[in-house]
Amino acid sequence: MPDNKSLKPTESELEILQVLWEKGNATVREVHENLLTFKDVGYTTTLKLMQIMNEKGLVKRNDSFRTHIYKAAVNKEVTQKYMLHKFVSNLFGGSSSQLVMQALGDGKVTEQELDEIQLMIDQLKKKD
Amino acid sequence: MPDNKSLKPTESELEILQVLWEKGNATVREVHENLLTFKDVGYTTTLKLMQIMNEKGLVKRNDSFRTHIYKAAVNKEVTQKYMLHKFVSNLFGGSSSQLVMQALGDGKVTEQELDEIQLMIDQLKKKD
DNA sequence: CGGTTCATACGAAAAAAATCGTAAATTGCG
DNA sequence: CGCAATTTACGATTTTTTTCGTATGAACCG
Repeated sequence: MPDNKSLKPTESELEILQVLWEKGNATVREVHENLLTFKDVGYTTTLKLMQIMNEKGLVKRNDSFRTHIYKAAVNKEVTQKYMLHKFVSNLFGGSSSQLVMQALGDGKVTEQELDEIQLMIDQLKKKD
Repeated sequence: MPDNKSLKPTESELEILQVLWEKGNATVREVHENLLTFKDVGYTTTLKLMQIMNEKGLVKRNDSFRTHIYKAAVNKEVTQKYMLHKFVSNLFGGSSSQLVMQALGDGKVTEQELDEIQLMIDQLKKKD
């Protein structure tokens, strides 16, 4: 039971979490540079956001050094699962398979990925 | 090209859209009763929301009668696809297959649904 | 008719999220 | 040292979203 109860990152917070999940550790500037690649936002905005996230417990920071080092305090898979659940009930009336069908129909899934998915399906079927 | 350009329903708006997608047509009261089954909110709140959605073009209404009749003005699948795309990039770094794997892992998918999904995968594979 | 109920309109407030300016502190450097 | 650059803290503002109170009028009922 590594994780928490009442997380609910906002959209901006999720963007930051994604960077942290990828990098592991990062400074505000690193995160900010990353955000800049796809959105337009000021440095202090990112800073403030990360400070708030720290208060909320979404991230942890090491402030031994002048330049603080941040990392995610919430588990990636757990968060994804949680958000996914909300998303599915919000948009697909709770039907995960509907969502899966939609997602697959996107045409953005490679052959190899399809194989992986199929593998997973096989395993799930065995379980019954 | 039946659908629009810049839709972006909020969370509350999505809840309403879901009801409308399901019912086809509905009055404010009907929608509101439905919302009441899972959240606590005042009638005029729902009304106002639906009025705003009407202005935004998310719903259409027939006000020939005293009690207006609403229906969704945005296509369900199109909206789902749009939101899904945002969701995937926001939470799964753009990888649909990652999302699919997560969703399948939920254990909430029935055997029959798994079959349908597999069928879809087979078809997708043929296409290449 | 007169009163009660039910509907919409409308404005405004409250709550939540996002943005940014400015100040103060530290560091690095010429 | 003294200046420029970088960083955090903090408060305030702006924007977006949600919520609801009140007014107004139609419909219904006895």
